[in-house]
Order: sequence, then C-alpha cells, then structure tokens
Amino acid sequence: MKEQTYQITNPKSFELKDIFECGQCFRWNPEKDGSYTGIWKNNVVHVQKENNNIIFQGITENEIKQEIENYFDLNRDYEQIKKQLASIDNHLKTSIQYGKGIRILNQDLWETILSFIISANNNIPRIKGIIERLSQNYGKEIRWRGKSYYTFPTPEELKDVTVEEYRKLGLGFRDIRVYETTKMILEKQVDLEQMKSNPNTLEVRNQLLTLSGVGPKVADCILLFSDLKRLEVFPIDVWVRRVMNDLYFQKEDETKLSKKQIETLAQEKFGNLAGLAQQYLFYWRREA
DNA sequence: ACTCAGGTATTAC
DNA sequence: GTAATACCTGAG
Repeated sequence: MKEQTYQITNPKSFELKDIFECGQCFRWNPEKDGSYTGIWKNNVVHVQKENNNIIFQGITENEIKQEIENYFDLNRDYEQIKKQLASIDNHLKTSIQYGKGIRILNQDLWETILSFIISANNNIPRIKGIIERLSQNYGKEIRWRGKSYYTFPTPEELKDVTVEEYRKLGLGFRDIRVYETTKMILEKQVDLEQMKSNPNTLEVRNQLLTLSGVGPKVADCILLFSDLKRLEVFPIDVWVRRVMNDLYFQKEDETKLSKKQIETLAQEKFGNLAGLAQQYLFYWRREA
C-alpha cells in the first residue's frame, strides 16, 4: 500500500477538534500543530486543516477518497440538520454554535461494540489506553512514516485470548464481558452483518442488549456511532442527564428527570434527529 | 488514603 | 418492574 492524498476544499460542518473530541471515537490523537492522526479498519491517516482546506494523507485499503467519504459521513448534509435542530430552541442553537464542526463518523460496528463495552464506568484516557494495548497485542501492525500503528483486532484475532490476558491489559472487570461478547459474535449468536441491513432499530437494539456488557447506554452509543448509523437514538449518560436537567427542567427542588422522562422528552423535542441533538448538547455541556 | 469516571449485572424488595 | 450495590484501575 502506498500513500495517498485527498483534499476537500471549503468544507462546512467540519472541524477536527469537534469531530475527534466529541466523545464518539478513541483512536484519533492530536499532533502538536492541531492536526490529527488516526487509524480505522486498515487505514492510517493524518488530517490537517490548512486555510480552508482539509487535507487527508495516509495509507488506505481502498481509494482514499472513498474511504474518507464513507468514514467522515461526507455525503450527509449537516448544514441542513443543524438548521433544523437550531430552530427547535435556543439551547440547541447555542450548543450547535459551539460544536458546529461535529460529524458523526461511520465507525466499524465490531470495534464500536468493544470500545463502548470498555467505556463502561471508565474515563477517556484509560479507555484509549486499553484500546491501544488491545490493538498492539492482537491487531496487525501498519508502518507509516517511520511509526507503527496497530489495527483494531478482529473477533478472529481475539478468538484464543483468555480472560486473564485481558485482565493483564488493564480491562478490569470488563475482561469477562469482552471475552463473552467476542465468543457470542464468533458463534454467530448475533450476526453483525444482518444488523446493518435490518432497518428495524428497536430489533437491532434488542440484539445488541443480549451481548455481555451491553446495556441501554452502550447499545445506543453503538447504534449512533457505528456504521449502523441510527441517528434517532438518544444515548443517556451522566452528561446528558446533567444537560437535560439543566436546560429542560425547572429545578425548584432537588428532584431530577428520570431516565424515562428524558427519553420521552428527547423523542418529542428532537424526533428522528435525537442522536445529533444529543451529541451537540453533550459536547457543549462537557467542554464549554 | 480516597474519590471518581461514557454503566452493567446481580441481588433484593 | 424499580432500587441498591459491587465492580478493575489509575489519575488527581
């Protein structure tokens, strides 16, 4: 594989920091100059913004244009989405102004499943560290510009890994969950390919929930952030609870919205774009 | 030393 | 069904 370059000029709704730091992915790292390098599938790519251009350089499995367009969701009209969401209320408008460059990546389903199982009751630096060690130990090495990068291990590559080995990599109590889920997928108790072609989101969600370590929040993150791309789901974590309570609940007393109430509220207010709304609100509340 | 972090699974009303 | 509780680990 040899290096390829791709460029998009004058992009709208495209800011590196917003995309990579909004909490959806774990394998993109900033360089000193504000550019990022990351790995997905068998692709290693460096992205930088120069004037009004985004320049992608790296080694990719297929044509870089095709890989980038798919992964960065370039064929979706985020300007239109933002316009629609911003018209809902001023809270959304504010959060969208803050995270105007967000795009929801099309991440590999398998990698997303494992990543968010690992994310449970964990913090981002450690999540990233665990995923990196998993990849170094069981993924394939890709060398580029004198550095080594490691692909995220496939289910097959994790086939013979024991719970103890996971524990050594620092997975903590998530070791057994990763082990069991990998096994379930290898044994086709859940069929990932079938999920992608199943338009019934609730059905797919229920299949995800059968996996070890996948509860409601993780399932929704998988639905939203993977190439399942179900933009209508609304993952509710601690930050989303905070922001929803702050914005949409008159807190005369200490009572807070229940999870059920938040779900209902999100569905009513944001409809089939709830996932996008969640992402703007989440990013804004956590970072701003 | 102790708390906390992108929740889930288990156990107990 | 809904509510407490334990759970690895390492950074602050």
